[in-house]
Amino acid sequence: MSVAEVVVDVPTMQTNRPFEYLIPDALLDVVVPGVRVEVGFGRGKRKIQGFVMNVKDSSDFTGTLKPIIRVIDVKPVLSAEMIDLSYWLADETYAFQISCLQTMLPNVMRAKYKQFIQAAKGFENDPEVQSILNGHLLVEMTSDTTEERIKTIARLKRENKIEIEYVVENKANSLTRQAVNTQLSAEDITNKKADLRANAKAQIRLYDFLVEHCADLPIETSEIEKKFNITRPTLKTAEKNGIIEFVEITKRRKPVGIKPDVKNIPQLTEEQKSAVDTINQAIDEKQPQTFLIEGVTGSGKTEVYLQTIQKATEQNKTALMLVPEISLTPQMVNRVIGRFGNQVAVLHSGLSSGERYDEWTRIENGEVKVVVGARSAVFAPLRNIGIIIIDEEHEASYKQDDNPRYHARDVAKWRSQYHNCPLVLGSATPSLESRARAEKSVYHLIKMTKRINDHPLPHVQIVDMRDAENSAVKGDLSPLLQDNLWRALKRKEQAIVLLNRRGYSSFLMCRECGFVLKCPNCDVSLTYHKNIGRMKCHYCGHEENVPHTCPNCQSKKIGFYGTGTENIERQLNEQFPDARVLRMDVDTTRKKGAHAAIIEQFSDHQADILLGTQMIAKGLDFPDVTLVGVINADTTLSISDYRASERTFQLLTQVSGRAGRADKEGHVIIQTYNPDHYAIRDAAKQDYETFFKQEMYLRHQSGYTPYYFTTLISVSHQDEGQALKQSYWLKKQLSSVLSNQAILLGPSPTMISRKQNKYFYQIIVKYKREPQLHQKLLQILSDTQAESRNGFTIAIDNEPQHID
DNA sequence: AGCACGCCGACT
DNA sequence: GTCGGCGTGCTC
Repeated sequence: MSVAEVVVDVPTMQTNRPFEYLIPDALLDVVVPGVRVEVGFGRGKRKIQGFVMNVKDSSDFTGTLKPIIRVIDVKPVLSAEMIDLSYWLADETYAFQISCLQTMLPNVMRAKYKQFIQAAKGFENDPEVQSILNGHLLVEMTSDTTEERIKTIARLKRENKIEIEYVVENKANSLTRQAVNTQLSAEDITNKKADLRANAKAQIRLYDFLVEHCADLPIETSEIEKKFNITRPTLKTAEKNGIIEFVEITKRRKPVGIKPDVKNIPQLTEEQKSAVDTINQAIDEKQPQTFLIEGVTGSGKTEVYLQTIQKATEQNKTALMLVPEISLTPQMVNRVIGRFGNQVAVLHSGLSSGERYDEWTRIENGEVKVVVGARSAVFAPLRNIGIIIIDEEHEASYKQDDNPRYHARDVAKWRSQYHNCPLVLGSATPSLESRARAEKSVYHLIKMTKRINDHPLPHVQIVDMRDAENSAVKGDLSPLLQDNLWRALKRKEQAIVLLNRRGYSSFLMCRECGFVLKCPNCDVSLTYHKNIGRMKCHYCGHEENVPHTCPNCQSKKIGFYGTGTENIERQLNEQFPDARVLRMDVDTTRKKGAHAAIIEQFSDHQADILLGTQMIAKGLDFPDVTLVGVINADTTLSISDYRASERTFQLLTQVSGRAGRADKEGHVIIQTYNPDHYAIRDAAKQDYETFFKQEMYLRHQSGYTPYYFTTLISVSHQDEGQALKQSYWLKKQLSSVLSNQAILLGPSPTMISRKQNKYFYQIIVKYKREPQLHQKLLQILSDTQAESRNGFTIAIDNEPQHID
C-alpha cells in the first residue's frame, strides 16, 4: 500500500495538516513529494488541489482512504528544501501551510476551481432542470449567479435531479510551439546537399539555412517560414528525408526593457577588496555566516556584491540577490545582466504572471545561475546556492504585510543555513536590529567608510521652516531652496525634489474648527483626487463631493491642507517656467514600465527637476544631479510608529546620497519644522554611528526593538463591543503564560479602526524571552478559528514593520 | 471553504 | 404533520 500525505488547498485552521490519500498503482511513480495532485475532499464530490508532502507505505487512518484522482505535475514543483522550508515558515509566521506553499510558487500555479451543473440521469427533460440549463449541457456556477437561482440549484441537487461537476484548473501554461530541429551536424547536411537534384531549389535553400543556423536550433517553425521564406511543404519533405525533425519547444515570453550594458570590471578600492575577500572566504569554506556591510552611499557596495556572485558562479554555484522592488530599475538590472548575461533571471512586479512563470521555470530547470528580484524572489527554486545578498537590508518592504507575514531576511537566513553559504546584508543605513546583532558579533560587520574616488560628501543645509523669513513665503519652497534651484538650473545641472509623504498631501481641513473630512466607513482622511474632482478613501474606495462649507461648524474656511506632488509641481512650474519638471509618484507610475520610463527620461537629461515621493530616494544614480531638496523632512517623524526616527534618518540619508555623485559637488537642502531633531541632524552629516547610538539609547529607554521582540495581535469583528470583548479575552489568555518581564500593550483601536466596516483592536506584546508565548499563540489561533464563523478574525504579526 | 446532518418554526 | 431555515461538525 502506498499512501501520500497531502496538504489540501483549504485555508482554515481545522484543515491545516496533511490528509492521507491512497496512491493508485497507475500513479505510483509520479506521486512523489513536491507534486501537486487533485483529490476529493469532504463528503460531497468536491475536488481540490493539494501538495504531496510525503509518501509512505502504511497509514494509521481508521477510515477509508480516498484515492488521488490525478497528478497535476509530471515532476515536483517543490524541492525537498522548499517542503522543509514551508514547515518552518508556517510555524514562524502563524500562517496556514497551504498559504506558505502557494507563496513559494508563481501565482499561476494556484488552482482555479469551477463548478458545472448538469442534469442527473433521467431528469434531462425535467422542466425545472431545463430552466436552469437553458438548453446547455453544462452550466458554470459563477459568483454572479443570483441568490434565487442558487436556491433552486440547491433544491434540485437535494432532489438528485442535477449533479455538480467539479473542475480543478491549473492556470500555468507554457507557450508551446512547433519548432524545427536536426540530429545531423553541419557537415552531414553539407554532404546530403550533394545528393539533391539541382532543381530542388527550396530544399537547397533550406539546407543552406540549416548549416548556417546549426547552432541556433531548434528554431520555431513559424519563424523559419516568415523570416527565411521557407514553406511548410519544403520542411515536410526534409522531414521525410530524415534531415530535420519537428519538436515542441516551450517559448519563453521575453521580458521587456533589458539592455545588457557591458562594462569593464572596475578596480576595487582597498575597502571593497577587503570586503570581497572576507566574503569569498566564507563561500570557499561553506560558512553559513551573515555579514552586514555598513557602507556609506557611494562606497561601491554593488561592486562587492557582483564580485562575490562571480566567485560563487566560478565554483559552479548559484547566487540569489534581493533588492527592494523600487530599485529594481533598469540601471541595477543592466549592471547585473551586463556582468552575467543570460545566466540571470530577474523577478520583478512588472512581469506578467506568464512571464513570471517562465522565469521561474528557467530557474527551476537550472538554466539560470543568478537570480535578482524583490522580496518573493527569496523563494527562487535555485539549487546549490553559493551566496545570498540582500541590498538595502533596512527596507520595510522585505516584510510581507499579509499572510504569510514573512521577512525575506529570515527566509534568506534559513536558506543560507540549508545551503551552507554566506548571507550578505548591505545598507548605508542598516536597520537597528541588524546593526545591533553585528555589535554582538552575531553578524560579521564590514564597514565601508570611503566613497569611491574620494568623492566628497554633499554639502547639507537644514532650513528651519519656523523662521519668519521662511514662513512668510507663499508656497512650500524656502528662499534658500529656490536660490539653489536657480543656480543649478543656470549651470544646466539637474535637481531632485523630494516630498516626504503622499497621504499627507491633500486632505481637507477646516481652519476654523479643525474638522477633517473622513471616510464614513474607515475613519481615515479622504484624499482629493484631481482627476475625478472628488474626495476618495484610499482604503475602501468610498467617494464623495468636495464640501464648500465645513460640515461641523459651517465655516467657509474649509480647504486643503498640506501639499501634494501635484501642488509642488505647479509651484515649480510657476517659479521656474523654463525648467522641465518630471513628476514621479504613485499616480504617474501606476502603469507598467512607467517607473523605468521616468528614470530613463531623467537619466537622459530630458528633464531638469525630478519631483517625487520616497521612491526617488532609493538606489538611483544620476551623475548630473547636484541638488537635492527635501520639502518636508518631518512628515515621517510624525507617524505613530516607534520606527519614525529610524525611517526619517534612513530616508534623508539615502536621498542626500543622490547629490553630487560624479565630479560635481552636491548640495542638499532639508526643510523642516524640527531642525534640532537628532534624526535630521545626523542624516545631514551622514553619520550613521552617532544616530545608531542615540536611537539605541532611546529604544532601550522605552523598551523597543532591538532590546525587545514585538508581536502584534489584532482582533476584528463587525460589532465593536464584540471586538473589544474578544481582545480583552485574548489579553487575559496571553498574560496567563507571560512572565513579568513581558509587557502587554492594549487593546487599543487601530488608527484605521473601521476598515471594511469592521472594528479592529490590537494588542502588542513586548518581550525578551517567553518560551511559552509561541505555543500559546498557536493555540489561540486554533481556538479562535472556530469562531471565525461569527465574524471574528485574528491576525498575528511577528516583528511588525508598522504599528498604526 | 463547502457540504451534510440535524434540530426548530410556518406552511400545504 | 413536512419543508426548509440555519447552526455544528467534519473533511484522509
